Amino acid sequence: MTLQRQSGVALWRQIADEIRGGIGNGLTDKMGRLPSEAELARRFDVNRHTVRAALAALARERVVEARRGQGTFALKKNRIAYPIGRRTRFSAAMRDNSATGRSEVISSTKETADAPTRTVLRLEPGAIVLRLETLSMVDGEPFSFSTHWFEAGRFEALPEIVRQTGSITAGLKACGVDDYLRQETRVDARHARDAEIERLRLAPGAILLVTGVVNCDLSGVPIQRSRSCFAADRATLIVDHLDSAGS
Amino acid sequence: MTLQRQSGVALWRQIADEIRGGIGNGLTDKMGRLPSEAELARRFDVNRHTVRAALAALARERVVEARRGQGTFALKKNRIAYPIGRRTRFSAAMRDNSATGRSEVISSTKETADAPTRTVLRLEPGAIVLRLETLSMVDGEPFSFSTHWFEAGRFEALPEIVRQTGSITAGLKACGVDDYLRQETRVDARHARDAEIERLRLAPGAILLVTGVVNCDLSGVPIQRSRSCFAADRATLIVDHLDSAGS
DNA sequence: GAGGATTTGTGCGTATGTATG
DNA sequence: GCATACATACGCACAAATCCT
Repeated sequence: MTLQRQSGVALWRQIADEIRGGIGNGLTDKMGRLPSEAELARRFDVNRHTVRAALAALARERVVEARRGQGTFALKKNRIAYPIGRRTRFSAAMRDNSATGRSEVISSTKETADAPTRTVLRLEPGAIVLRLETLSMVDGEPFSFSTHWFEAGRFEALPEIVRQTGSITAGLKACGVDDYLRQETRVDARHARDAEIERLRLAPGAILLVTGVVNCDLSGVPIQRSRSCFAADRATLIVDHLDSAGS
Repeated sequence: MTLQRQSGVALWRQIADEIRGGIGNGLTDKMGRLPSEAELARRFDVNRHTVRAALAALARERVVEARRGQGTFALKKNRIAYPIGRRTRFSAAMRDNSATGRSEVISSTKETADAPTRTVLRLEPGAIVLRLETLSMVDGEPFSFSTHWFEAGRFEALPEIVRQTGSITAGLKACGVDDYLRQETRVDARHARDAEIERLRLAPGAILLVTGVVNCDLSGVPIQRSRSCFAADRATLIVDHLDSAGS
């Protein structure tokens, strides 16, 4: 492992990323204890202060905890497996992780549809859409932040239902959509921006998995566009191709 | 856009990443010209020196080119749409991007299967597997780096065929696998490590999309495990659920 | 319990990198 | 290009908590 100096990324951050990735992957012992600061400094070929800066950053993220005289220990975190399939429903997916899957409504507004939304939902220029922002929690921590777009006229009653039930599926049903299928999912990754760091309570420099989803009713008409952000170190997206085919 | 100070990532690098992502996404004009250094400095709320450091880094990466008295211009690069489905074939996917889809064999070794590989391929402890590392190029640039694992006995002839044809599908066919389906795809994101930065010619601190794939023959027996790394700023993964179901 | 080894926590001085004007 | 302020990284020393013999 050779680190990049003068790359614009501080050594302590590179080391923190390396350690974060190494946890649960052979770096820690059975007790979850990391190698000592001196040992890590030797391995990365840096000063112990630099290792300490990396560990301090990880401690701020609640990834590790230092105990004087004993060592530094990884705090076990459950990595959430988030399935992506034709029939993915957020609530059900979270139950599989023995977590509650409830979406809190952050905001609900109306706006004129932008170009990508118009394309996806097949709307005319100037069309009004309903924009719903939701936050989901797992284990009392923010897990995903989503923005959803719906044609405004048809889904007037949706926000209130989602607010009450915490479920978009329920909201759609109240507006006459008994069932729907996912048409397409796009996956990107990038650094989290300011607003996302705040909402998802992330560390600066955190990586996001960003999914873009199009849902259609059973006759193939697009009814919903969504974009969701997941903290990459908390979630693994899983595409089950057999499940997709099985319905 | 607010930048993160004291995050361990220098402002010039954050700005460089932001500009790289903005190219082909509204930042440049029709001629590929970026906003002036002064304008960028105003937008990011930094000193012009800092913007110049970011542009200098992008020029070293051959992403932009500065022309004295004219401005700074993006050197055109296409973002690759990479489909994920039950029947995804790398070569075909690359043709859809009007690029050649050829996998160069980096190495081919035999090793005892580690735990995840044993689980996926349903092997006994101590089983020997074939490990194949490949690199794919698009527009003369590295696009993805993959590691593939196969049961050793059955796929003895595979590496040589892949070396000649550049296609794993062809290699499998030569070993008696006429057709196969993707069972599962896992998607993660993380910072690129040293070796990956070198192989994919990335900038330090670059983000990777990492996919884990299990392929099965038509009777559902797992035959291949693969892990592929894509530069997140060059690729978008696209799950087409209808395609998945359609075969 | 005593003493030594190990491990984290703290302080200070110095050189270089980063960002500003 | 120059001057200034702060962040990063290093090296050395020592204190405090814990573990083992």
